[in-house]
Amino acid sequence: MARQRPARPMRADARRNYDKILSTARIVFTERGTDASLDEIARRAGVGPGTLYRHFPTREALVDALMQDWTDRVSADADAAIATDLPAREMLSDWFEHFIEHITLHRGAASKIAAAMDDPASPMYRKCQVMADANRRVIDHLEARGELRPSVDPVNVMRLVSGVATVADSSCTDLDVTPMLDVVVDGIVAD
Amino acid sequence: MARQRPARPMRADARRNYDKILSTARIVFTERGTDASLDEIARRAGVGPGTLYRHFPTREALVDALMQDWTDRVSADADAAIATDLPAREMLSDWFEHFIEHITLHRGAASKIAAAMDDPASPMYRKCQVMADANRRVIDHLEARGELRPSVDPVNVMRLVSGVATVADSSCTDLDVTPMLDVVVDGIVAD
DNA sequence: ACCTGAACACCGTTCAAGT
DNA sequence: ACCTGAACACCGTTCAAGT
Repeated sequence: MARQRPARPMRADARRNYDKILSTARIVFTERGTDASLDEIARRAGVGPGTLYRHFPTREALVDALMQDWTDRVSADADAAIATDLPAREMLSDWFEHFIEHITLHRGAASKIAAAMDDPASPMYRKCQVMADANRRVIDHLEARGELRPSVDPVNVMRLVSGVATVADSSCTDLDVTPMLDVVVDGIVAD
Repeated sequence: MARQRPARPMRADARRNYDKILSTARIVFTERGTDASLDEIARRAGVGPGTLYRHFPTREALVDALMQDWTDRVSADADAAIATDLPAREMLSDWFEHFIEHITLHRGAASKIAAAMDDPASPMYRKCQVMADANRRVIDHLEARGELRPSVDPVNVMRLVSGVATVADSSCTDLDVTPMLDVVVDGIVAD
């Protein structure tokens, strides 16, 4: 496995700008979604556009940096769901809803995550894998308990739930995901 | 119900430009997806940007105009699926796959359709309803045959399948939708 | 009634000049 | 090593002038 390189410490002003950009991006993405103007982020962060570009060469790189917090929480949510030892239906519903809640935190994020999941070239790929692993743990656990249909593929479950998130996210109405998730859950658990 | 207004005939040059823009859009959308530059479409159609804008005030209006063909075909596909009288699983799989094939004809279209489905303000709303009706016919038919789980909502099925289409469409790899559809089908048909 | 194309505002991206 | 901000290319949108 490739090791994480030890990330040479940044110069003080660089570090300050980096953090300022990130916190500003969080605000602007919350206001306008992940397709908000990068120019506006730079302006409100008080840096030149070139500075933003130096730290985050692509929009995805910026989204990726913001995702750091979630992946940890998503991972924790999966383990918490497993720990409850609830029946399969309840466990899956809880897990799926938590997952969707996280990846729809900023408008437009869900579709970017769904796309990055199958794109190793994406800056977000690694974090998608962390989330996919979290999902796999839940599925594997229920699989071991014999409560799932044969040949349920965790990766496809992940894609399907991401699809639900994307639909809910891009809908202008505040869509309730529960009915859609119920169908997915019914399609996964054994009769 | 609101009547279709009888659409006064266009001036000859307007008609010609309208058609030329549409056929060019079809080509450009095929090449670059539904987020392609409108400027390029106007240029290649040999009209000024203002002309494109006059006929199609928004990108969605242009996509909507291109969708005309599909909605008919999608509707026909639904009735054809019903006519086969296959078992529920096969009928649903066939119908879903045909539906997805159509709405992913141009990259980016699936997500626009999924979004328009719950947005009466969208120019594409009516055509989405035609497709939703087609889906409802299939579901209702199987419902009447007693082969579905109780309380399967056609609208949610539609959203779910659109979600699958969106995921497949935005994935850079040529994703096979069958495994995801299998889960959905299992979640719909009675045990 | 419809078209043209210049004009404008906005945005992502690059890069030479600075510290 | 990092930042700045001007410059560029591109795009959607508008509108005055033309037929």
